[in-house]
Amino acid sequence: MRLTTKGRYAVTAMLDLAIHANDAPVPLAEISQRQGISLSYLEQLFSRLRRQGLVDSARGPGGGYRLARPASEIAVVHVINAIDENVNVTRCGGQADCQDGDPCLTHDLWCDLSNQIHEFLSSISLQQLVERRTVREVAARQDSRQQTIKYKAAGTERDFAVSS
Amino acid sequence: MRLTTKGRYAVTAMLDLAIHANDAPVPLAEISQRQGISLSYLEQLFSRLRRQGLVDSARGPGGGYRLARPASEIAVVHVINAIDENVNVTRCGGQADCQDGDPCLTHDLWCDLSNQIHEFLSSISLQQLVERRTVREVAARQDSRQQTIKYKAAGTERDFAVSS
DNA sequence: AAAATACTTGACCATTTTAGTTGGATAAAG
DNA sequence: CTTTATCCAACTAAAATGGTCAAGTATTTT
Repeated sequence: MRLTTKGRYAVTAMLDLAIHANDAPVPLAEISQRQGISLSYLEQLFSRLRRQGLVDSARGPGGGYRLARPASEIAVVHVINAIDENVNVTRCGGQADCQDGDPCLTHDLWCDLSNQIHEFLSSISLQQLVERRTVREVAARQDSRQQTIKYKAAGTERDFAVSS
Repeated sequence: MRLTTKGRYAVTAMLDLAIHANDAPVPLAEISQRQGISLSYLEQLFSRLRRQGLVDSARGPGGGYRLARPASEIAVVHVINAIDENVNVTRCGGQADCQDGDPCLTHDLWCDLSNQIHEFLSSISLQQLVERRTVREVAARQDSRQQTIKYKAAGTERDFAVSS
């Protein structure tokens, strides 16, 4: 099963994009700050997401990334697939040749599980996540924290508790 | 998500045990042959399975392992848990402190997925697997192949196609 | 045109995990 | 007392993970 930090980061970043998709493209530096993901790592991920047609990019000042489709038409599984993590828990990748060219004893079991996971992640769109109360709460917290960091960076004297 | 070869091997070995559980305990050497898993690796796995109370062991000639409970009372998820692979896909292991002590944006999503997987693997017992037609077919093939290997080892002249 | 901003690409790397191996100790059966 | 089998503890090569670093390319603002 390939579902690691990489895939989770990609989904998190795409969700951040969906949340902040109002008008202007979102630069990766902002996502990096809000989500605590290193900028260069995000660049790697978005390179793939763009090649897979999930996001559009805009260069230059004021540039950044945008969702290529409405959030309601992007399922979580699309993001994970784009990032090259397939949701298959079989050893053979579904080839049924796990044991010397023949299926192993538990081949079907892992196939069934893979299908379960795939269906589940297909059934959830970014839009649905955006609408969740818990997601909105976390996003609000992240936005305010980011704001305080901006103030701090600007050299304001006011003391906003940043990470306590 | 921790669901790798280790967990798959453990489930496969336990299923082999369930299939060949008639009277005598099953030695790991047989499972090793049938399932193509190295003996010493199996020993590691069964050490855990025994400590977790899923199997009973008998030493000495004629010894081996037995299921500690009826196959109908052992779910796949028990085996995977015993082997120390937890079916949790969150980064924080469900602690909800994925981002500096607070839940990350996608925390709930991964929790939901973890629950899905857990429920699925809880709903399937070794007994149910034993009764599957495909499993019985694979087991029959493995048994006959093992038989030919035994003949070969005994120095019989007859040529049984072993792995072609 | 210059500077600033942002994306692109590829190489690199430390750490952890995986999937075992090696080597032996212990126990029971014959 | 030898064989068969489990038990146990180190050790390890290779792969994957989760990034960083450096150098460059493209675009827009001023």
